[in-house]
Amino acid sequence: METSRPFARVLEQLRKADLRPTRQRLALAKLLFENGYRHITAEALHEEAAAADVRVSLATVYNTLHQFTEAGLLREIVVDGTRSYFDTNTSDHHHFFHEVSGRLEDIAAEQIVVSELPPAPSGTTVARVDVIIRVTEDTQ
Amino acid sequence: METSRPFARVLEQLRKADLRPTRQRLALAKLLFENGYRHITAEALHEEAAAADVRVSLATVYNTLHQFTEAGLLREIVVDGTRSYFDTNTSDHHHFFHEVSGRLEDIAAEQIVVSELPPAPSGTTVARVDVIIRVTEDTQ
DNA sequence: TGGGAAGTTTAGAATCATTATAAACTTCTT
DNA sequence: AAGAAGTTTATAATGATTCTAAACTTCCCA
Ligand SMILES: [Mn+2]
Ligand SMILES: [Mn+2]
Ligand SMILES: [Zn+2]
Ligand SMILES: [Zn+2]
Repeated sequence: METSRPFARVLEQLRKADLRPTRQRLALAKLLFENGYRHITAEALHEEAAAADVRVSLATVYNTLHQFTEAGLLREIVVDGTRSYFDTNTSDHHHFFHEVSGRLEDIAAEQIVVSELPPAPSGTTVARVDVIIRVTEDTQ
Repeated sequence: METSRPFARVLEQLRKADLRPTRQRLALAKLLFENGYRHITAEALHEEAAAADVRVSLATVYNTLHQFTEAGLLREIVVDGTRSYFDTNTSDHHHFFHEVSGRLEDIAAEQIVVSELPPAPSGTTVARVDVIIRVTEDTQ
């Protein structure tokens, strides 16, 4: 159902965004999009690349994540203050944030109904609505 | 309607939290709570203190903001990645985040109706629900 | 098809918000 | 008044992220 589709999409989006399909970008795209949705930090992706014998500098990981975000392939999520997460799921949805582990978990858009929203302050346009449900692991 | 109330509250909360009412804490509390609700960064509060001839180190500003947060006098808000905001309004409410200026604007709880929420993942408890509406200034 | 322009990667340095350290100072208690 | 406990502070350290500028690749077309 989602076999080699992501890759064609990546190539197309790269072309659209005027980004050359370099070895590094393609390898990172593979890691990012090959296996379902993920919420990953730059550092974690860099380590994953190393583990997969993909040689990429951390600077390139940052550059690529930001370029992919700008190209609409990723979405950046800030919940933690200490690090930025990149979400491979760019469709409309929300998140649980596990404050202890630092893990993000998707909440499908349909699962949260925000039935009333104030109008954007005049002179502004809504760029995005983020709902973050912060949860803590129960002790006991 | 809210004249010298905040101060009594601060003193009481400090006592409750076993925090001594030092010159620095009281001066910062004054700056924070004396004039309506605010969303302020550590750096900004430090500068404000300097401008008001209150001598406090930046380390103390950070310590105090965190202690006040723990004591329930403040709430920390992370939206930006580059800095943490502290909100003097600890009641249930939400925010517009002006992405260009970095300004936070309150949205009263009643103005957003989240009529459906998924259950917290098993073994976890909801600590807080944050709704952040990111807006950008219109060009034109 | 060769060569240069433009784009990309990278090691390493720089930035910058925040946190840690540990010594000097205050406050509290008796 | 005096010691214990808590607090402040200058300063150093941390750590994620960004910058720099040189080396490397990819594109494009003469
Ligand atoms: Mn970023
Ligand atoms: Mn903090
Ligand atoms: Zn997600
Ligand atoms: Zn607020």
